[in-house]
Amino acid sequence: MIAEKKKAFNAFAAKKGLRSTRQREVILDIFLSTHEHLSIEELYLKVRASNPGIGQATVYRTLKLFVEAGLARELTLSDGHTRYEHQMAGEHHDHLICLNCNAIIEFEDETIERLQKEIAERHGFKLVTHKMQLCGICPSCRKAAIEKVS
Amino acid sequence: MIAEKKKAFNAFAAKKGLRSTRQREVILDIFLSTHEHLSIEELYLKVRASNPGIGQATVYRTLKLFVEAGLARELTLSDGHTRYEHQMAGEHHDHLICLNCNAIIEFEDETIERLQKEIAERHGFKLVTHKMQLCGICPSCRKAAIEKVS
DNA sequence: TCATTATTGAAAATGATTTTCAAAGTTTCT
DNA sequence: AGAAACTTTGAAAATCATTTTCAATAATGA
Repeated sequence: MIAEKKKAFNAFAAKKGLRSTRQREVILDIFLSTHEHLSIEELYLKVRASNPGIGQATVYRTLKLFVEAGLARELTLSDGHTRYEHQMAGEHHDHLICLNCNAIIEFEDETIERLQKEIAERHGFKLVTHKMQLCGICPSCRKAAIEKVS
Repeated sequence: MIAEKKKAFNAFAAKKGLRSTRQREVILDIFLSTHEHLSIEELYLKVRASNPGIGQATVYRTLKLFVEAGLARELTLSDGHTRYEHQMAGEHHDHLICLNCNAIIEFEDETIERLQKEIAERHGFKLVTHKMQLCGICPSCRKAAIEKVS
C-alpha cells in the first residue's frame, strides 16, 4: 500500500515535471509511516528528528504537493493547526471529534453520502466533495466527567 | 425577530454582567440587519461606514460575544476569513458552497441529522454539534462553464 | 458625585503559513 | 562528462487574520 502510494506520487511528480529530491522522499516516507492526523508541526518534528537539515518551509510545500497528488487530505479543526491525513483514491471518510480531548475517529456512512448527493442535486449543484465533522464528547471523557461528579 | 434577538443579547449581557455600550448596539444592529454570511472584514467596513470611530478589535470582540450569546455562528470556510451567520436558538442548518464563486446556500436535512446522532451513539459519543459543508459547483457556474466550452 | 470596574481604540504582538532569494541540486542537451 | 537551464531548498523575512496590551474613556452602583 505504501509502495502504491509512492508510485502514485512519482507518477504525479513526473506528470508535473517535478524533480525528485531527498527531502521529498524523506517527507513522503515519514508521512506514509504514520496513521494519525498529524499537524505540520508534528510532522516537521518527526522529519527533523531523522533529518535535521530539512526546513519547515519544505515540509509545508511538500504536504501541499501530497494534497495535489491526491495522497493526503487537509483537515481543518478549530485549533488553528492544519492536519493532514491519508487519502486513497476514491475512498473517503468523515470525522467524529472529541471537544474535550480532541480525539479523532474516522467513519463512513453511505446513506449520508447518498443524501448529500441528493441535496446537492436538488439545488442544481454538482457535488465535488464535502466536509463533515461530528463534534461531541468521547466515551472516555464522558466517563471521566461522570466520575468527577460522583 | 430582530427585537427578539436584541432582547436575547441583553439578557445574556445582563447575566454576564456586561455593560451596554454604543459600540455593541451599533454592531448588533448592523449584524442583525444583514442576512448574508459576512466576514469580520465586511462587517467592520459596514460598521465603520456609519460609525467611523469603532475599531476592528471591538468588532472582533463583539462578534465573539454574539457567538457566546447564541445569536451567531462562526463559519470557517477555506478562504481564511471567518464568517458569521445568524443563529436562532434550537435551529440549525448546513451549507452548500460553490467552489467557483463561493456562493453559500443553506439547507437542513432531518434524516442526515438523525443518522449523525446514530453514528455518534454507535461510537459512544455524546453529540454536541456538527459541521457539514457540501462543496460543489452551483447552477450558474455550471452553466457558465458549459457556455465557455461550446 | 465618586469609586469601581468594564470597555474601547490604536498599536504591538502572536502565530500559522507563505514568500523571497541566493545557494545547492537535478535534469537535459550535447 | 560538462555546461546551461531550470527546480528546489533553507533561513529569514514577510503576510495576514486574529488577539493582546495598555492607557484613556465610559458605564454602573453606592
